[in-house]
Amino acid sequence: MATKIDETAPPREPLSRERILRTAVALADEGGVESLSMRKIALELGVVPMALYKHVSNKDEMLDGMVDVVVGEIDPPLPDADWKTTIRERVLSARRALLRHPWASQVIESRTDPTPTVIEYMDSMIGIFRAGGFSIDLTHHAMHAMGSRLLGFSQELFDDTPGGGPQVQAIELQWMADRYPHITEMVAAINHDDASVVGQGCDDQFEFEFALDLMLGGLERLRTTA
Amino acid sequence: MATKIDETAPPREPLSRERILRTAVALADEGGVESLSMRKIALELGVVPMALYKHVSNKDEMLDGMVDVVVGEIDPPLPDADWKTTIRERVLSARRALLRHPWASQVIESRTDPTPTVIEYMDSMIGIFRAGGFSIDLTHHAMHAMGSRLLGFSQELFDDTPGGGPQVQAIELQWMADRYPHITEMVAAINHDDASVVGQGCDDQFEFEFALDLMLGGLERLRTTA
DNA sequence: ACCCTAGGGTGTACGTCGTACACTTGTCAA
DNA sequence: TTGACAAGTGTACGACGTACACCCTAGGGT
Repeated sequence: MATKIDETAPPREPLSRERILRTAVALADEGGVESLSMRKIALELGVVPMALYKHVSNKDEMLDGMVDVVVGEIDPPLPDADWKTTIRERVLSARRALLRHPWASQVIESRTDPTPTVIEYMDSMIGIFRAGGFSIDLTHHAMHAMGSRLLGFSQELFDDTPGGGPQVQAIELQWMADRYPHITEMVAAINHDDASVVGQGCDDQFEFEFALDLMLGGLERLRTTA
Repeated sequence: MATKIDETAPPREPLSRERILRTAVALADEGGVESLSMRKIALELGVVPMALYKHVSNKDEMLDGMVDVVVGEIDPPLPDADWKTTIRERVLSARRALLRHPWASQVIESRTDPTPTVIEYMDSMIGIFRAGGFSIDLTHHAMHAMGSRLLGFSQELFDDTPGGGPQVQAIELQWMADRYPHITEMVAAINHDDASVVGQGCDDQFEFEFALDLMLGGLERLRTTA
């Protein structure tokens, strides 16, 4: 009679990217990533494994999606606070998210290139430093120094600019500039700085030592005053 | 005639744990860990996959062995230098080792409990701080603060004391005290400190904020003086 | 000279994984 | 009514880690 779904039968709500990611995150939360498989996710959703591939292109892309879920749980920066407490609260919020999903750090570390969500998070962080009066250079150093554990992300994130032909690159750049203004500003500044050096616009070794010495200096001060 | 090996035939030197680890490291260096498989290692060694299992109990244990190889490449602390340059040089040496084997950070991060080699490295680091006049507490904070990226290792390393029955634990403790004096001293101090808190003798949240604030303080100083 | 034993290398086999590819089915537009 | 398109299915393949039974050879005791 009616073309609608029979209400007595359990309708089994349809699959969707979101639903897949949610159950994947849940499964990883309770079993760890190493035991997470497409087949188990499908089983949990009462569906055949291959059904997932209509919403997710492959497992790697799904892991990216899971990372996005976690990053999405990080609180936005609180308005009207100085840079230091803003950064502080944000980092602590990130930490809370990572503690809620113990698999996440490892997965984030293993991803090869960051998703837009992650890039946006970084961009927002950079923005906070800039608004707090940090120079571009110091902001850059700061981002490296805080990398890894504190932000929860590896520092090898914005290593390379897109690639592709020059005109493609120009379009990409404009698009990036609109969407991630702070990152764009920073990579531009860096690439101007040392045009003498080949390719890579950022001296990783320098950044590493900068962070290291910041830490050592702080420890030394504590040691002598304590 | 002679019972010795015929010298004309290629004798194919026998398998051994070392040889397996060496080729595993080499394969990972050039192909990444994700594409490293027992079967490929065996192939490279001209041997059947199961042959490896006579020298290595399983893949996880082999990954541990590979980590040990990398850690073994870190230079020993240079004698007759102050704590700061000693730590500094050691950390930079660790970084060099990790850069030589790009897969290593990821593998180290994924290991659940550290091998003796890693523990010994940590112990040695602690020893340097102590010899440099750091209090136990400050040393402890310092180790956490430098954790992850700077040492190349996750900070969740010495979270839990052995386990097992009380007498077993006593024996284990004595053995540890002999072998890793500095670590033992530190966990003892920590466990004494806050016996009020349940179980876990180390407040991770505190340690995290300590490192965070050290970083932020340093950045702030740089910002105002620059 | 014999056998015995033990350790190192082999062969086969199982269960699990990611996913390619061809298929059915259910829905709505024309 | 038809026909197209999206969503879910079924079957299948190659790679993986590794259990288990096997052989083969060198060395030692008799």
